[in-house]
Amino acid sequence: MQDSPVFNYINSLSPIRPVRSIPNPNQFSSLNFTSPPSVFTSPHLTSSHKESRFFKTHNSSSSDPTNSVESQEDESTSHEEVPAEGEDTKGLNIDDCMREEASVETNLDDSVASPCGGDTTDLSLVPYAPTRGEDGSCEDNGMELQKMHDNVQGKTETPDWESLIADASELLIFDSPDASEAFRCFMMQRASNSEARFRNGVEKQTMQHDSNKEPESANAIPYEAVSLLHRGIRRRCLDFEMPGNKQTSSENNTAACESSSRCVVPSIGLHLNAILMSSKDCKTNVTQDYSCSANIQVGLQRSISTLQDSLDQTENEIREDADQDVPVEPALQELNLSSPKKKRVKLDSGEGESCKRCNCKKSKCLKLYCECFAAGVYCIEPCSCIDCFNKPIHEDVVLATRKQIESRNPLAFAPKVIRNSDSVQETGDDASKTPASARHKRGCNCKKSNCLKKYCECYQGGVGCSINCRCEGCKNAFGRKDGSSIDMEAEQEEENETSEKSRTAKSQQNTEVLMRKDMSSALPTTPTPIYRPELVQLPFSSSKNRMPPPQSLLGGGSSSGIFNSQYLRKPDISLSQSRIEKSFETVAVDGAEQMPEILIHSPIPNIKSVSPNGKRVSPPHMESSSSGSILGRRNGGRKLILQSIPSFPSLTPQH
DNA sequence: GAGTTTGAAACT
DNA sequence: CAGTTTCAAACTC
Repeated sequence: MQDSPVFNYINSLSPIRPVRSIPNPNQFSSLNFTSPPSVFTSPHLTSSHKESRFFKTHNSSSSDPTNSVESQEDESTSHEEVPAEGEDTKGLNIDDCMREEASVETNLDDSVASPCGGDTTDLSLVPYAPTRGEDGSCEDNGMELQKMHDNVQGKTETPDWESLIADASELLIFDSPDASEAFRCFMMQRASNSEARFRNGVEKQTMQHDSNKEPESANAIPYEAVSLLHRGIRRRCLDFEMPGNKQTSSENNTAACESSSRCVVPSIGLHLNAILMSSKDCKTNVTQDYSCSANIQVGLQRSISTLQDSLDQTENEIREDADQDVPVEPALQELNLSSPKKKRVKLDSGEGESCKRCNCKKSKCLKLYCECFAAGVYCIEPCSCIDCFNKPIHEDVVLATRKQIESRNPLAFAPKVIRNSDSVQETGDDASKTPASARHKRGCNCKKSNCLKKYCECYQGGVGCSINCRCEGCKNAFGRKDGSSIDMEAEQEEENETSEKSRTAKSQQNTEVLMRKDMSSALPTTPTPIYRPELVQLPFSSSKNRMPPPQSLLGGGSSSGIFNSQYLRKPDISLSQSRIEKSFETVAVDGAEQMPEILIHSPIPNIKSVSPNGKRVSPPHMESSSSGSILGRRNGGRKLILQSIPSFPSLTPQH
């Protein structure tokens, strides 16, 4: 019967269609209020939800929201319809309000969904997605939604993910003291987006909740309100991702970090620095810096606040250790009396070469030209810089600049000199003399200094040149590029002979230090003592040694290296005593982490020139001991791993 | 302390 | 990626 022409004809005349499209406005509100919760929670349905809210009944008629063409048509249609229905002002107002609200919600939805759920391991990298969504205007929502929908679909795979996220968000928010604030956020959202609702009495309910807490709100507020609340919360969560909201973002990052070692807290070094600087206890000084570097590895995985706590804790621990195991030298004590900055000052003045401050005039201390900035620390009084922006006051600028630079070169803030803990040690062996264990990250490019002056970063860092260096006429006392293994003594002699009369005093000093190191012993003077605590912290490093840094375990990068690099750079320091040296090395390596897991994780120097390890791959003189890379040399990985195990425990206490 | 040299960093 | 410029430390006087 249905196939009969008559039926078809009747069918074609059926008023059903018109009825379907006409009622949109009216249905909108009803649908709006009756939309099933599941729609809101399901990521897949998010889009359809959007459309259902936004395009009203179209959702029912066209079940495939993914069709962009259709969506656009719907959009235009809906726009047309709105004015048509304009007669009913009340309805229109509501409709508009709902529309607006819907758009906001959907945006929020997406904003939340993308960053929080799409890639939880990279929260820090997604902070801007939400902003964009929120800025979307009502008119553009159709397109915007479609886009977002696409994005969401592309990003979201798991059905329950949003709900999970929501749960996580709730936990975050409600567990935090900011719950009320989150709710406020929600209220604001409502206020700005749905005045009509307030008029309708919903306001009353929500207002009640404002003073009350979410549990009640959940009960009293209609689903939509609750939904909004959640969105508001989640949104807040997103907001935390934005710079400035460190606390929560760090929490998020924590989760992210836990799931991915790749999570890098950009500029953590600066943060830490700031923390350290602000640290009430002056004792923190350099020692703390190191503790920091150690902590960072672990601490990165926590919120900044948590990190602060851990720092404090570590600080105390270190202090204790230092007091117990390591006699604090007078100089150190002095330092301890002053703030970290002052400490530095003293070092500078006292040690002369050890920790100089910058003297930037044009870079505003926001470029790597600036030693402070490059080291990841703020400039301090002793600096003679002009128009300095590298100060806590300009934290934002500093961080932004830092990010920028890091984006250009992820290793920019990594320690320039990568030290291989092992190397130095093969005491007795020729290997010990070979400086090859440590290498400059990128290698130098000296043309005139013959790598015999501090102009040369390798020399400055107290390491030999490697194949990665493009230096000319390399005579680096710590190891020549050509691989001519250099006995430091011989080298010294050679140098003396050759003459560089001028070079002298300082370089000799360095050489001497080296020799001393090789000889083993003692060591004194240099400011290094400051780091002793570190030794204490990492006992193994001092005693046995060279444990390969727990890097791999620690994972992530931190700019901890920053701290190290600053000190390591100076030959006198870095070269100082074997013991200290070891600790340094360990630290240094740890610091290297910021960079990279590459360095650390890959036992194989596949890392391009950039990789410090890579450099060492084939230092000529190393051949014997090594199979190539230092890492390889380092016991071929296996040993490395074993050694690293012990190191962890030590770090653990630091947290 | 001023001026020069140097090579990394930044820019083109 | 190479060449050039800018920059600040290292060095010299």
